[in-house]
Amino acid sequence: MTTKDNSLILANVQDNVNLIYEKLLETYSYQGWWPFLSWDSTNPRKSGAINGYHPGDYDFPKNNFQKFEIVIGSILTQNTAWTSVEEALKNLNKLIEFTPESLLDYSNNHEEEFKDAIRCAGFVNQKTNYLKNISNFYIDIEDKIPSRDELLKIKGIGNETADSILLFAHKQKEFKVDAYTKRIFSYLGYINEKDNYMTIKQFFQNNFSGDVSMFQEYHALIVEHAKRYYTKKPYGLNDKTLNDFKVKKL
DNA sequence: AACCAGGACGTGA
DNA sequence: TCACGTCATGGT
Repeated sequence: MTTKDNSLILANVQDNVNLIYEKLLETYSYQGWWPFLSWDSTNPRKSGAINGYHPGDYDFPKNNFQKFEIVIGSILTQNTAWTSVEEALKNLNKLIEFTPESLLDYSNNHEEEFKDAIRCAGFVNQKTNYLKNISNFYIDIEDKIPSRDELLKIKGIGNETADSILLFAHKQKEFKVDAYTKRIFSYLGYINEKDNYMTIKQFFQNNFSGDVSMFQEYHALIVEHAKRYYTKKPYGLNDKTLNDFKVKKL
């Protein structure tokens, strides 16, 4: 294969990564992920992703409370359905302010009540510790934006949670990869099923030309799409939406 | 009733 | 590095 042919293929990959974003946005519209905010009963919002909390408005978080809510949610949602996380956040909102100090104070002095509040999100013992860990971290760094490496040193913060926090709480241009991302793009043929997290992350960092807001939107759109066609094996079987973007095998 | 959820960590090969 | 078991709970 000549260099010229190869560069054509690469260009096509870049085009498709951007076109898939457009296709998903056209199909599902803006998702309005994060922060959650639905405890505002005067302004009820749908649970889940479709036409979410503030679709098309990326001017979030508006304050430190919303920022820390995103941090908490990023941990609570680890391997857990988002609807369960919504309940946990609503419960927590009755007990604490969304600040690291308030979370630490309450979880240390009322540990059982704290655990009862987030129990619906599963892994209560682990997540209680993880939430304490990151609270201490945010107290230490004050109002600075954490680096990715700093976040990864915290017990309970892995690759995806770190990118989730950086992308949605701190508006850093870090692509968030999850199991759904891997399923869709390996099915379409752009990545391999066994590729590790950073390989897939770099694929999007290199090929997607969107800004921070579009990084946020792309991830949310991937989740929405995958929930429909990539939750049961064999994955992608009924995915007609992205069928035109499958890599042609030579 | 098994399987999945907007994963991370510890262990052993 | 990488595969695997574990961690908890609720919904389908």
